[in-house]
Amino acid sequence: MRADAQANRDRILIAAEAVFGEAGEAGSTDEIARRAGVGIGTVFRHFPTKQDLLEATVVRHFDELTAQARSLSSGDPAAALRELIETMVGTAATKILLIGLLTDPSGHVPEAAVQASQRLRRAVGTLLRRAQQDGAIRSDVSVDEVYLLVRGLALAAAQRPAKSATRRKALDIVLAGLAP
Amino acid sequence: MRADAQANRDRILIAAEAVFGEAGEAGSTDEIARRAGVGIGTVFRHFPTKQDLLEATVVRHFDELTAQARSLSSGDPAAALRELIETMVGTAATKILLIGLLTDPSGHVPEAAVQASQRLRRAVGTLLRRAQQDGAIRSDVSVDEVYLLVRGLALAAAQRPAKSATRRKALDIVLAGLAP
Amino acid sequence: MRADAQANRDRILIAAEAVFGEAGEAGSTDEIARRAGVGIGTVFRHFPTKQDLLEATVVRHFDELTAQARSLSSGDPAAALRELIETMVGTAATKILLIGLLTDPSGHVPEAAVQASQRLRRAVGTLLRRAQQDGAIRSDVSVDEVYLLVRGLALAAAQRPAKSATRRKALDIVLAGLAP
Amino acid sequence: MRADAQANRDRILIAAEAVFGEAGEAGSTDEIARRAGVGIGTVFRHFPTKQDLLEATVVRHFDELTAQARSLSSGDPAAALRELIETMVGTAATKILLIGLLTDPSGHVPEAAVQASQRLRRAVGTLLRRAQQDGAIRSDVSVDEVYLLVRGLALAAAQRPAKSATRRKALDIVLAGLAP
DNA sequence: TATGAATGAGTGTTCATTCAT
DNA sequence: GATGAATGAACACTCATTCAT
Repeated sequence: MRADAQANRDRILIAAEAVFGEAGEAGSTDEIARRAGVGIGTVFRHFPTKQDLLEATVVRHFDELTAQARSLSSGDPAAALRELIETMVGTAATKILLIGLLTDPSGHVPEAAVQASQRLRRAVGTLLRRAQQDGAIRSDVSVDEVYLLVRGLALAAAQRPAKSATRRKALDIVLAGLAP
Repeated sequence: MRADAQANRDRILIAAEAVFGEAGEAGSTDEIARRAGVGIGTVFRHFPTKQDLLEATVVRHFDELTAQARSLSSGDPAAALRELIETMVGTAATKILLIGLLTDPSGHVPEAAVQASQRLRRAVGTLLRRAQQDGAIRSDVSVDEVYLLVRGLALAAAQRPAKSATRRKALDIVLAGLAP
Repeated sequence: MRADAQANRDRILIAAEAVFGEAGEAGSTDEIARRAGVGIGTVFRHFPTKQDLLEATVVRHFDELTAQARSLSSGDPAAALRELIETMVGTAATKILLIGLLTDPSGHVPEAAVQASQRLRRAVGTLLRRAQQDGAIRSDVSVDEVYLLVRGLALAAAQRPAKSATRRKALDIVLAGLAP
Repeated sequence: MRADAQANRDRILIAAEAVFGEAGEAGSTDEIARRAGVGIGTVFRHFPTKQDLLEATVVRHFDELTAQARSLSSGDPAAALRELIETMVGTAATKILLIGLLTDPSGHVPEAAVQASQRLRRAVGTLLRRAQQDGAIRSDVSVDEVYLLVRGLALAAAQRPAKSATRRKALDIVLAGLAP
């Protein structure tokens, strides 16, 4: 029966990513339960609080990005960095949930989310340093700035979809700014 | 009594900017009334709908930025552009409300907000063109990209306050990317 | 200035009759003030309570009917009775307010309304007795029954407009039932 | 839990009939929940809208009358008709809700209510025709008129309780008018 | 373990009534 | 006297959370 439970957990997280992606943290747990095809009680059995569910969803999302970042660790360094950034910025709608991230009512940031964020940050850092050693990126920038810029582009895209030409050009500008 | 009414309107908008700034559009009208020191009915007399209040708050905010942009139309072009962007990105917390902007439930964007946004965009455009003519910014970028980048930086800053050194450096990167 | 006040009072009552006629006692005092072309404060100066306004409106309406009843006191008795009933039943929409009549929240009936109702009842009684003496109406019916039937027809018409043929026929049935 | 839910639904409808009966559609859902002994959320789970609840209440009430009408289809035709009308007119207070019937804000009549009304009308029609074939009622009247008169008597009784002697006599008059 | 009915605090909004001008 | 801005209790409705089945 453990398998069923795990399957439910996954379906709930997938539904949550969709719902939070569309509506931000205003998305309702009822809607999530409906899309996951489970009862509302099941959602709360797995995630005792809406915040818990939000957090788990974000962690899952970050971990997927981290995995992708790691899979890019070979090949042309500059291209790899660009590809990662494009992915992070790309799937706009879903990423609205990044907005709610790290802001629970009390201003407190849940530990698990912090760690997932740091894992992603480290993966980005790895790609960045490789590109710097390759001479494609100027050596005086740190992960901090890159991360800030990427978050910004992702948020801007999530908030209001821009023409893809504009988005590409904006990314070009950032990359040009990162060049030595 | 006209003066009193105007004063109340202003206090409500100021309170709304604070509340929406902290909580996004989830901020409650009751809280706004409390902070403005008026009855809930007064809020609704001035702004018949929460959306109306949100819209007016955003418009007000945009118009302030526009005014500042216009006041920068003399002096060193590149410095002026940088200063404007810094302001737009700067007052972090308050700017969360930009997030809710332009997204009423039906996907419809209120006309007044569109126009305020366009006014700001035009003001940014003016500064941009001046900097381009001055040779400080490459000639192939348009307001679209600049606006997207600025929105991104503002959102990122609003979402999570970064160290000011990081913020400055990120801005440097963007400006470097904009240079010819 | 007494004339102005009186004029305002009248305009308010006229507006109130229209508004209550359309919406029942759910009609709002604001709407009444707007239609009367006066400030809301003026309405409350003349009628300190919504109930007061409702009562005054009803009294006015009843008194108009009473006046008409009295003006019919000559001519064919049966025809006169029929004509009065038709009037009372006729202007359907306006008469919705009869519904709210005599039912203030506490179940208490305001004296003025009671008296206006009794004046009307007496006027109907006069017409009725004349018709009975004329042999057109059976002698064992009293104003009570007639008044109940008329109220019923008026209410039914007010609630949902029936085809005029149906209305006329229903009235015929009642009058036939009243014949000796 | 299905049984509990059904029980709650019934208790809500009973409470609604009482509350709407006393106050018309101005009766509050909170009051209904209180009298039904359930939380306000439960009321809205069963009836997502106040209109839905009002409609269900009216339908229920009509269906009860229809059932009674059908149970009268044997025995003396004229007596059966009279008995039905007495019932419809009788339980005064509860019947105020007939007033709100068929008049939702937009003037639109909910389908279910229309059908319940038509079922009742057909049942009345059946009794009427039987009485006509029996020679107790004149043949030139249709359900329309009877229904209008019954509604009128019910409304008049609901609005203000009349002495039962008066009510009986008024009914006599109507029935006399219906005789050949 | 899963379900979904029940709960009730909280939200946006309306409206009768008051009162400073 | 007239005005209309201000007030806040009341309403319809939502939603995170609990708990009996």
